[in-house]
Amino acid sequence: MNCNIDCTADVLKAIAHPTRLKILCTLNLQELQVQTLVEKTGTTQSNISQHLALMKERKILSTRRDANRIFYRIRDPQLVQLILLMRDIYCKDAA
Amino acid sequence: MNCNIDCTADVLKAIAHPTRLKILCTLNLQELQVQTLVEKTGTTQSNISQHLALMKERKILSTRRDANRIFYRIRDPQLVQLILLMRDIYCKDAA
DNA sequence: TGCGTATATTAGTATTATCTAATATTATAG
DNA sequence: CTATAATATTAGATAATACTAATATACGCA
Repeated sequence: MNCNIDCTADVLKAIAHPTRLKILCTLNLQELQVQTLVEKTGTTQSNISQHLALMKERKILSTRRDANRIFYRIRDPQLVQLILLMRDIYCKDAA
Repeated sequence: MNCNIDCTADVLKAIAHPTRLKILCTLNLQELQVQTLVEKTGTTQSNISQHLALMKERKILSTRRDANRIFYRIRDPQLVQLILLMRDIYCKDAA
């Protein structure tokens, strides 16, 4: 079966991190500026910025500039559904 | 939104690796013994065994013993569908 | 122009993951 | 019981990731 192994592994790796998952679940369908994500995730601005850059490179996120603020959003709305489905299958019990 | 962050990240991390993805796509709906997976993936027995153990710990795979052979299979058939969907969204172009 | 706010980048260190090679375990056959 | 085949485990080296702290860039406004 053709699974496009390397490309698919790369995308999965890009979302397989607690902070990045939290960003994705926080964004969901809305767009948010970096500062909001910093507050909601409780980590540093530098750290968030690096995670955002990583996901943008892999086309998971896209951006829009408004003055000196940058708004991030999830490119494909299906992504959060996939994550939630994965959670439902494997993380039923966990709080 | 409750995404069960840590648990979900852990499962995603467990599948976000080229060799492990290859194992999953090779297994799909059938069960296979370790030796077969070694041949199909082209890596060492030790390496495969370690990857299999990791995915078994996280309840992604389960096993059945038959004499001195151990057969692995994917616990939840939906998993491969999720992987293929991820591939379709993000890896259309790649070979 | 110069300042403040928002975001990005860089460098260095610490942590975690991965692989290889060697060895251990489990089971069957003779 | 010993030999062999299948699988698992361990230890150690290397590589990849992640975080922190400091600095840089971009923009708007007085």
